[in-house]
Amino acid sequence: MVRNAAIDAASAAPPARTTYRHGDLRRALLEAGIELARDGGPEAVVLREATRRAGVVPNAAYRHFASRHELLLAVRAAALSAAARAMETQLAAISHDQPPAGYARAWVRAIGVGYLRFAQDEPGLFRTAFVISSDEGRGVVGPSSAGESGMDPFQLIGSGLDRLVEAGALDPAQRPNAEYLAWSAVHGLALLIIDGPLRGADGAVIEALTQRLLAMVERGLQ
Amino acid sequence: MVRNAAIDAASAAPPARTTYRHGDLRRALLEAGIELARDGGPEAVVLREATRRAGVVPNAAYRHFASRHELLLAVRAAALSAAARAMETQLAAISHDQPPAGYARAWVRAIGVGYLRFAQDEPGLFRTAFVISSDEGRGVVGPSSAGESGMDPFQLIGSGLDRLVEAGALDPAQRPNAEYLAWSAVHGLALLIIDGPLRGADGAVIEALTQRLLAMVERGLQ
DNA sequence: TGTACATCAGTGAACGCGCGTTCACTGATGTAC
DNA sequence: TGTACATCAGTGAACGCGCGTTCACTGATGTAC
Repeated sequence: MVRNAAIDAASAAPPARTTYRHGDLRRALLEAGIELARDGGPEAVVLREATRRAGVVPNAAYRHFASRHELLLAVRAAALSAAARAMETQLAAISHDQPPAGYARAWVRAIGVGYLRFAQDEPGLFRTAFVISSDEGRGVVGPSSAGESGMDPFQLIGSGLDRLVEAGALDPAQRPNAEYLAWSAVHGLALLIIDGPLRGADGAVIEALTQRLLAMVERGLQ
Repeated sequence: MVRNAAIDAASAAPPARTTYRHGDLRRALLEAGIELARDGGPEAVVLREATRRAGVVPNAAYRHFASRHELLLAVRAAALSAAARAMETQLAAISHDQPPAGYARAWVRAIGVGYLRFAQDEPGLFRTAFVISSDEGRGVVGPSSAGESGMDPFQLIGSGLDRLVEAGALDPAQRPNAEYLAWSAVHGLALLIIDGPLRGADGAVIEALTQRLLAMVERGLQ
């Protein structure tokens, strides 16, 4: 995969820089990193490949990132932000013509649907944002991980649950830490779909499971 | 991590083979692989390191495994089997003195508890068994992934749901594919605990979330 | 308005690392006669 | 019961790979006078 990427970068888009200075190498490296994560997840974010794509010598990256890990954290923030925006897109489609409780429930459902859609549409970025296993993902991600609303994915989930409480659709006693329960369900299904036994399953089956899972959470939180 | 492992293997346990033949190199490599997975997850299953630990030259592994990937699949089967056994251990503790519906519910809960305990006790093996991302995990795992009961983890979950239906505690109409819903919830929580925001969280908090999550599934499946 | 100069972004070359895998080999084992 | 021999498990050496990172450098830029 990395090798192909290198070939693509060399043959398809030789950056053709005319100036000695690059102009905006930091941004170029970040964008290359995002592209690598999109195609291969966090472990595909390789410093040398990012510089290749930016049309620059490998060590030039060190003017902008202290290490490969710092580049990865920047990519991760971008991936989280993309996830948040995918969720916000679903929120935007909710009808306002309904009672508060129904609206709050629709809100929470939209969050879940957005999360699952993002996982399916961008599995590499999804894994980069959330499935940081081993020690790669440690470290502070920074404020750039939010969406348009200023909230990151986790905050969006929490915000939905707050709405349920306000609308009287969730017992306040059940509220604390409930985001972890909702998140668990949706996160688990996302992984079964992109990396697990549901990989390659029929779209209709996945859609049905999505709806059943969200119903389960809605009922189950009580 | 790999380097430390190499040092350990060299200093602590120089295999001290006296015979020219190893005796049971396949088993030794598999066990070394399991140990590597235990410490570092699937990506830590490195052929050369396994041979080092077995006290054998790197290419000797090719007498027993066609490639690194084949060794990994064998380790993965062992990890799945270990997960199944952890779940079966919880099953063994269920009281038989209760009505069928209660028993079936206890069965399903035990499965969930076993799954989550295994994830926490053996995160490396858990990730090797289930979180095979990228393409590493593709391939047939084989029959050795079962526990004492002859069922692998997925089959154990399904079996629990069947019991719920038989005991009248779950609408048969809700049964098809319900294992994916239950599994999603429990799998997601496991990952939040070992790799996500709940990493390092207080034991009591995790125990409480486990119970709430299982209750959510029980209620939510309807 | 023109020139000297400091800054610092990107270069060029190299390092050491560990990996998976291939090759031709050697020598212990156990079976056939 | 003893010997010749085929088998095949493990050896020794080497390959090419791509990675992250360090070093001393060069030369475009823009600011101070």
